[in-house]
Amino acid sequence: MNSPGMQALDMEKIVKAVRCLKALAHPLRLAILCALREGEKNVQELEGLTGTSQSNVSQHLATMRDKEILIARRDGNQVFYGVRDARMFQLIGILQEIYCKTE
Amino acid sequence: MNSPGMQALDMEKIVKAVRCLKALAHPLRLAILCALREGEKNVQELEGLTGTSQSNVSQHLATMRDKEILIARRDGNQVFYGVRDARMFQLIGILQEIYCKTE
DNA sequence: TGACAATATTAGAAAATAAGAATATACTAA
DNA sequence: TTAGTATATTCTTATTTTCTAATATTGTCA
Repeated sequence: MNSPGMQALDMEKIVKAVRCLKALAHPLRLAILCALREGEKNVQELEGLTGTSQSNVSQHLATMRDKEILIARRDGNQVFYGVRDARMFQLIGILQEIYCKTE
Repeated sequence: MNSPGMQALDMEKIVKAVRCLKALAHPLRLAILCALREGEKNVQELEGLTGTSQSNVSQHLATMRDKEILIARRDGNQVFYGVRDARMFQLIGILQEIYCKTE
């Protein structure tokens, strides 16, 4: 009944998708995601950008790492974060379409 | 710096988008959204489909109504729910792309 | 009107999430 | 090795979310 590539979201898949949605559903985390469209950034940059504490950024980054939204790459003293799957940006793009049109 | 239609998600818009994401970020609610791709459905149908109590479905529907994801239409005794903005389905489509590919 | 069916709302308990503070770890450079 | 910088983790508390049970509302039909 479902054409390939358009199969239904069965419960197992629903749960995976929900894990992803929850990972995005926080102002700080979504702001971080948006910032990462420009490319990877280290924790300090994200800290400055979001204006919250080091500990708090780090916790939110950990959340998104755990949910496999982000990947971390250590370079010496610093850790750079990037988005694991670029399709995440398409998702943000649609949110922009819906919530960011200025008319 | 931002081309029109691709402006940055400023905090106000981030918050709106997060409201939307939170509304989707629950297994029952996402399952309901997915079901509504076929068209509007009444509460009973959604109840059977999700296998939870009438009260629980109704509360989740209220959540999505409040966040302006769904619209409700009463027809006599029953209330039919549908998705307010069809672009929500594009969003679900991307989640499918990411989490539902069977290979 | 009264009984019934469909849906909504409320209240309260349990679980999940968030933030700040303190501490720990990893790396660099001297 | 020691000091210093960048990041991560843990703990505690406050808030939010979720579910169940009970009750209320809205509409239909006899």
